[in-house]
Amino acid sequence: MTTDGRRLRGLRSREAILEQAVSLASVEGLNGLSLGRLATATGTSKSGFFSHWQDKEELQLDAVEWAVRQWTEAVVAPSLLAPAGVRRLFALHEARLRFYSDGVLPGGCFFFSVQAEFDDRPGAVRDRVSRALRDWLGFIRRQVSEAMALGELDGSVDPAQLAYEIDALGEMIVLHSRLHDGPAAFVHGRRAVLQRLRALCPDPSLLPED
Amino acid sequence: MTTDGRRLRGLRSREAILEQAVSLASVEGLNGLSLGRLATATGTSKSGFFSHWQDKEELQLDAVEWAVRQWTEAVVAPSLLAPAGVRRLFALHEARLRFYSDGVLPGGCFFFSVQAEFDDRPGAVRDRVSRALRDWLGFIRRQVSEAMALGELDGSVDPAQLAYEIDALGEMIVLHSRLHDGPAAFVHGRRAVLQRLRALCPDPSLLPED
DNA sequence: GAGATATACAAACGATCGGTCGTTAATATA
DNA sequence: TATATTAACGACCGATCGTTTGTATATCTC
Repeated sequence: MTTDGRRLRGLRSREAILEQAVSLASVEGLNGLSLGRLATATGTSKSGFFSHWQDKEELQLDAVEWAVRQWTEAVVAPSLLAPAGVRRLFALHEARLRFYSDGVLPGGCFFFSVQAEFDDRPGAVRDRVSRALRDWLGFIRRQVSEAMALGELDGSVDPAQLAYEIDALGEMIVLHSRLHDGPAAFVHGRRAVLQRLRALCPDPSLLPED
Repeated sequence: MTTDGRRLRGLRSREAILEQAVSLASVEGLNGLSLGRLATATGTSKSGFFSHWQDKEELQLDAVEWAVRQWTEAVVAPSLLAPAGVRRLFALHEARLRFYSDGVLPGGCFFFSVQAEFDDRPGAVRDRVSRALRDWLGFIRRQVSEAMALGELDGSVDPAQLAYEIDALGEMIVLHSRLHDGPAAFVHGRRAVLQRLRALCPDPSLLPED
């Protein structure tokens, strides 16, 4: 027997803790998040964390892992329902916008907070977060290449270049919507990518007009 | 007499402290920055800070002010040397790229770190940083409008929309260059804005080809 | 049922946090 | 020259940081 109530309960609370950690980290970052506050938020004691993780960094690494899974399920997976090509590319962008506007995470985007926090802080967390960004950009880039292969994007497009643009225009919505002009940021972030794709697409009717 | 050695020395050390604070905050944020480490970095005692500022938040606010001045002098002012219109708009973008690639600040961009840190943290610092972002976007928007008035940008352009795109494509260079692909981020960030402007400009010869 | 294992906790650790207090020495004001 | 004022400091405050230790207890293995 490996289905044991004790370990199962451990796994459940482990997941609950990680969910809270990702949620809080989207607001105050993974370092800004303190074990004391995380304990309060989860209704446990902070010493209990050390039954699950060796130290704070291990918890942070697992939180990144959890956030990657969440992002994959909520943003990447839905986009795969759209037909490959330029429509899937825009579906990916819209899934991201929905993730933000739905308020899935109180801070908007876990990766925005954490990457800004760790881009200058060498260590395991930085490496893990860097890999997450590389994988994400790689996925966008592959969708661009596939759209080109399908003849749905101009042949002169540089996939890495366009992937950078799509990511940058999407990511900065988080900051602008919270710090500057609220809903207008979503309009700008959506339209920027949409018009860029339409301009590069031989058959713009594949995409909404606006 | 108001030119007094004592107060002058105070002003000098005040400026030196703020410069260090902005520098450190570009790496670890304005909250991540602790008074103890700032004291070590400046070779002073942390209790000395309270001769200049009432509390940490006042120091943070002055640090933002200092960073705004630095940004204005190093990025905004040089762009004004270029002729108004689309050339000035691109000169502004290039001045920003130079600010990043020259390594003026060890963390790349003070505002990127601090805005990501405070976008979800209500208070005076958030308000001040929000205003800085508003002013910066307003400046870009005015340059767009001026370029349109000069007939150097397509009449269908929405200035706020284009300002968002220019800022987003420039800002994310900081993150990508540090966390992902180094120099390639500069190429992507530069080319994205350049090609966007060229596509909207009736006379692309005003801008470099690549 | 016995013994090992694992979850979770309270209490406490040294370090560091932002901040206070009282003092010293240099300068400004009179 | 006498008197405020000021920059700057060392010592210390309570709170919180991440972490360690020891313990109680529920579950799993045998």
